[in-house]
Amino acid sequence: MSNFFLDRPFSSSVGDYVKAIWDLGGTGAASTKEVSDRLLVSPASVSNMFVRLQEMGLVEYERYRGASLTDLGRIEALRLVRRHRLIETFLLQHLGYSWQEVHEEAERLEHAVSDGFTERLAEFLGHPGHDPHGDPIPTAEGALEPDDSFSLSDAQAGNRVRIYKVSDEDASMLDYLAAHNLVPGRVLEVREVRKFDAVVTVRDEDGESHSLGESLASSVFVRSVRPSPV
Amino acid sequence: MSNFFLDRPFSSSVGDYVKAIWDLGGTGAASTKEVSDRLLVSPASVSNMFVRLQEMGLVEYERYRGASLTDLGRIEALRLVRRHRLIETFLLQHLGYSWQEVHEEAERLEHAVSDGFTERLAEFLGHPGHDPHGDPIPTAEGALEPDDSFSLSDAQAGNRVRIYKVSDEDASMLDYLAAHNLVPGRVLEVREVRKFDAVVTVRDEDGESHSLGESLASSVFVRSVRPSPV
DNA sequence: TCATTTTTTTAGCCTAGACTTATTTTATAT
DNA sequence: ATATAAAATAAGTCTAGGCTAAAAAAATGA
Repeated sequence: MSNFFLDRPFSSSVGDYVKAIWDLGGTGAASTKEVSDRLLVSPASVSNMFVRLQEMGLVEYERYRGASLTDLGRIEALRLVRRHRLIETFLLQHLGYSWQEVHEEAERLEHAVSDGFTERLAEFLGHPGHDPHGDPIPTAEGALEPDDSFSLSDAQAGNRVRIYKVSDEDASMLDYLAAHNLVPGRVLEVREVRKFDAVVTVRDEDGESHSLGESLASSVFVRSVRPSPV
Repeated sequence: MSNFFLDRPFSSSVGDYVKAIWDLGGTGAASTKEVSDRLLVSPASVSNMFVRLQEMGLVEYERYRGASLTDLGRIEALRLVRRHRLIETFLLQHLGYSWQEVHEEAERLEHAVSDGFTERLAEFLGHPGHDPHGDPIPTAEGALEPDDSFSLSDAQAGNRVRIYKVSDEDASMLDYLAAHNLVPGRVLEVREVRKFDAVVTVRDEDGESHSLGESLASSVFVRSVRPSPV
């Protein structure tokens, strides 16, 4: 006699947990500690929430063994990721936000907007496939482009690669990379990947050389440029 | 030794109460019942919240006598009203929202955005002075244009008036008025204000006649057009 | 003025989602 | 194999913000 689906939307806390599990969780289950560290809440709070997430059908959870998303949980996570990346795109491209500022604002907004807003915003933005630092935007149906990029630290000298995305972990790195035009889409020639100090030297399309230390190089994700598209 | 001001931002519940008191409260204090009806919460919850709002310095409250905003409360209310009206403007003008949909979305968003977002959005929109249905947008400093408009129901036959705003209480009325181009800025000649059934007949700038029944006429707010701006 | 109705408050309870402290389980390193 | 360290859970507490039911105050109208 009732609301089987279309029930209640999930709270923003629940969303935060689901998203955290999602982007930790490529490999199996997310542990209490990992989620606790990421969300800056106590491990006890995470244990507690894992039980509730399971009751909501969002994760499978076994004590002492961590939680992994169900199909429903994955769908919910991708909905939030879609929102987040579309909102970031809007803030950066149309409101003049810097990399520094954008993450926090998007984090709050993604819990407040409706699906209707999200789709109208996508329309407004021209249905972008990637956000400004290269991360793919899931479709409204929950499909996510597979990501086969690898870090510049793992590239081979002599290869030609195209920047696929730059990590958004550290905003000041993003600013540095943007200032030197090391942005998604750029093609680079890898000149040297030095064993000793992990410095990677590349040459860009304009002939500019860049030497990137370990942390910077590992923030740039690339894909091989296919030999020749004849 | 501490955070005297700049403490914590107010919760969205607190914001809802403050805003409710604000737009009830032209005349003195808002009663428990009025707020309860508007926010769809029990009177007991309102009583309870009035005490807390007073502790936060947002209202003055005396038992059985209602709550009225302090200066701080008024500032907070105007901040939210500014956000709300800017967001509505964006949704209507850039995302293609209809009058029907816009209010609910803006209501949720106004609690999620930062001051920084608000000002960037104002910039994006070209610092509008009024939202699309004519309500004035408070400045970032909290100044609100005085509103000396009156309802078309109270107009005198023979006068020329300019539409200042249309009430946003009923979205379908808004759609009707918009479809007939009875929007803020239009100049009307009042032909007849009928005693018996309160029907108001006007002629617009294009010579079109409109007869508006009581509820429609009382949703249209106008100001006299000064005789001649020589 | 006094009885009745309306409004408001009080008291007690509930839920989500945090927290801390103590205990238990699992993992690690001798 | 066992001692220790790390991680997870259990138990109990807290706050915000709701709720209901009952009591008290104010307003209304005969």
